[in-house]
Amino acid sequence: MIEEKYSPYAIETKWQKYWEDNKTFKVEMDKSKPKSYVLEMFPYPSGNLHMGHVRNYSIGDVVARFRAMQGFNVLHPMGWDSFGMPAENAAIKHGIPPAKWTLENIENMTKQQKALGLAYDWDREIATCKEDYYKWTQWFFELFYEQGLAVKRKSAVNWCDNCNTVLANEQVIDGKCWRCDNEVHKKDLEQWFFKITDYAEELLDDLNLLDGWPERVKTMQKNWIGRSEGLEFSFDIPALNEKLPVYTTRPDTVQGVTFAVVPPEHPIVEKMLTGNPNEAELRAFCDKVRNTSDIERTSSESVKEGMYTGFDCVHPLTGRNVQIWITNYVLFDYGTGAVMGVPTHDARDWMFATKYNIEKILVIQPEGSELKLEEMTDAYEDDGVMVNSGKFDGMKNTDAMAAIMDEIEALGVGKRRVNYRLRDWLISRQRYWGAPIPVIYCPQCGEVLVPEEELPVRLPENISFDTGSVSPLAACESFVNCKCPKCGGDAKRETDTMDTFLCSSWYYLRYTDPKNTEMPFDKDVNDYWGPVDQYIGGIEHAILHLLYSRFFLKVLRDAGLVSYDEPFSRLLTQGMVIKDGAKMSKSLGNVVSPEEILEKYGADTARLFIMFAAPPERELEWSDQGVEGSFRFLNRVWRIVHYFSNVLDEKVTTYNTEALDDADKELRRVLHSGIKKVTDDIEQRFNFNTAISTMMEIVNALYAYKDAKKDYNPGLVHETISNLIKMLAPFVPHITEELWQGAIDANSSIHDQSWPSYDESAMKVDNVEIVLQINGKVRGRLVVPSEATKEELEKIAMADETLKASLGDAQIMKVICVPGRLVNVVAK
RNA sequence: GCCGGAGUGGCGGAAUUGGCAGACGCACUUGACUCAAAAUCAAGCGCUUCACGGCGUGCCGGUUCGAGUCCGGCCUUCGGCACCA
Repeated sequence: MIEEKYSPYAIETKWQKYWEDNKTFKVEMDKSKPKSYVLEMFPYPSGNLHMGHVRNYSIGDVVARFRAMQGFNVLHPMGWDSFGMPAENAAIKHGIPPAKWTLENIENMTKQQKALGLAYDWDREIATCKEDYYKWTQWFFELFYEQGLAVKRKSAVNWCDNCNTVLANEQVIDGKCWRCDNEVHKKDLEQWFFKITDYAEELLDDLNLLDGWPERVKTMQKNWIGRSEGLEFSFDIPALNEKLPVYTTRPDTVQGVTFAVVPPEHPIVEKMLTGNPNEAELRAFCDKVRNTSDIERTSSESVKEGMYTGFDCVHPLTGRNVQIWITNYVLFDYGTGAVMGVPTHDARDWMFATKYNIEKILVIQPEGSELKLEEMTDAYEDDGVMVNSGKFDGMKNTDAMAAIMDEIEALGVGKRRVNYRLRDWLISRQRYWGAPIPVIYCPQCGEVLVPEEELPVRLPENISFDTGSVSPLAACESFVNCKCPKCGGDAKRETDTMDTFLCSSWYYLRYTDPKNTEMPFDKDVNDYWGPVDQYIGGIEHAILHLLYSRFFLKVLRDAGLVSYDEPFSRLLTQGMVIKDGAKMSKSLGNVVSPEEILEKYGADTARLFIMFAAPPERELEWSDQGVEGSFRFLNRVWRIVHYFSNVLDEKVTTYNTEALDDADKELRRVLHSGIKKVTDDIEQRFNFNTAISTMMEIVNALYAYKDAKKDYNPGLVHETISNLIKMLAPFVPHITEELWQGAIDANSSIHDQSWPSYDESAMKVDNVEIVLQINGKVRGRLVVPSEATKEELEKIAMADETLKASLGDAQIMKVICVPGRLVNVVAK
């Protein structure tokens, strides 16, 4: 029995409880079944779900439920990325302990997630801030340490004054902090790094394995890793008896070198400054450069400035004297930290040389024209023919590259080299709410790892956040002071915590075996579930999270913990939810909260609208009227099932396909071609919006069938409605469960049903309307047998009176027949 | 500057292999039901024309019997990277 009126609230609460009580979505490893791991990026427990979350989880839920109906053993878990700054800020502002704040938010958001009717195995829920999770985060740190991939290193790091902590390169966006938008500056500190650069090559190459990733994301990672091939070679500095190594991607231009440049940070600078007649001036210049902000310093628009050091070096090929300048436009931490200057063939060097009147030598001439140095206003950076380059003259510059590199290698002054833009991952954070780095500093033994059996290093509670510039942990003496695990003497703990991106780099592995107390996960279990077959999340993680996770997994693979190369086989990057053309934000006042929509229409309507309004990768413009439309559709489904419920009550589930009238055949055709379309749309293209529109067409066909006759075919009605409900089930799980148990089968859950299959023969029609064209323009339509061959088509078409009339006296050149589609007569 | 997307009605969007452009929905119009409204059901709905027809997928050109789709050249816009030598 189903009620006459659709009441979402009652239905949704009822079935959510039913699923929870029956553990409908609990899964276990089962090697006899094919697995599918569907994962949405786990949220930060900020307090409330927003529409972006709802979209994310709705997409994942449709995929997970669809795969389950297809017979896969589906792992679909949820958890919390629950370390991080906001909890700490809440503590500072409102005096609420971060753990309390976080756990309360998790509780509230879990309630909101459950109201959406998501098919999660809640028994696998994890939270990165809990001891049984961060114990293993620390365990991984120690693994990386033992592999030589976690190292403490002094360097100029990015510092955010507002967050009072260092940041990884990936967390600096346009020179600003990714979280608070505050301008970042450099600070010399000793910090922990993960050597992601050791994996640069593989991280780049393996992007080729990721066929199921958007091109956009792969390109972003490729650009970020930034591989370049070139030549590293050295200039001798006779006065210092030192060498100055430089790196270039344009070895063809080396004969045009007229100066060399170093940044103030370069170690050679100190040697050139001490006792230099211009020492004071040079030092003042270095300080000035060091004090300009990073944004200014690395902007391509900023003016190139420099000072001649008074030192010269010797060009290894020409023997020419080359002046060494200190400048503001060279990056110390890329390549060798020093660069050769070729004014004629590099735009930056041109500006610099022009400003300081440094000599320019042209070594490449464009083919077909001749450049004259005195007429040039800019560097010539394109290809051409070598000149002023001795034995290389006349060669194409592209050929000269290899030849010159060979020459330099033969002379022993340099060699070919690959450089990456990618920098090592700075993982230390001067914050409290994170996983403590499990290291102890002993005056006797130095840097010592906390022994595995003593993990986790627990975060102390009852901590003061009013500590000024020192991090709360550093100010907590009971935490800092400890005994050395090696010698037992007094020692001090590392007080930095780990970047939360480290916690989230392995959470997808923990879901496969979340209760394991011996290991982060069992290898056999993880190898069954992994890798994630379908990952779904926002584009904002294109580099950060997705790059770190890939790196993490490769290290774990090399340590023998997993047997696959990439963590996420397929990735879907969902678009943003916007309203009135802009991202929903409090300041714009265009926020629609999931709670108000759920209250007014229910979860099914919210999910349906989100899946219908736009393809998943695109932006989704929120429309109140669109939501109304989705609600209307669900009511329409409800009413038509209710209308046919007495027919369904006959429980006739078969029918004779040979004894169907036209109305039956049409309904059957719409159903079966619909099943095919919906299946393909979900499975192959993730076109959920068109899948839904196809189901709308099936509903429209049911309404047409209702009015087309009186003596309904009960088997066909049953087939159509039961399959329609099944296909709708992944999108709108509550209403379909109610309709299923109320009208089809009271003794089973719709979410245990198999995905419908279709019958090709049902999709066939006897007659089909084709188009008659003359010279590609539509001139008429014709109903023909759908089986008609090209020859038959032509015969039928040429006999058509309207076509004959339209053709008149024109001479027929050619007739093109496409069965089932058209006949095109080419005539003059 | 380099790399990668996108551009189709009033709006969200569809067209999967080159074959009827605009599926499905929203908005709108009309009709039925109603005292009335809402809801529902039915019909219409690219532009232009009284009509026949003509025009139409950012722009220009090409290939083809036929182009939203393929090719060449642009324009606009969004995103990423960018003093990485």
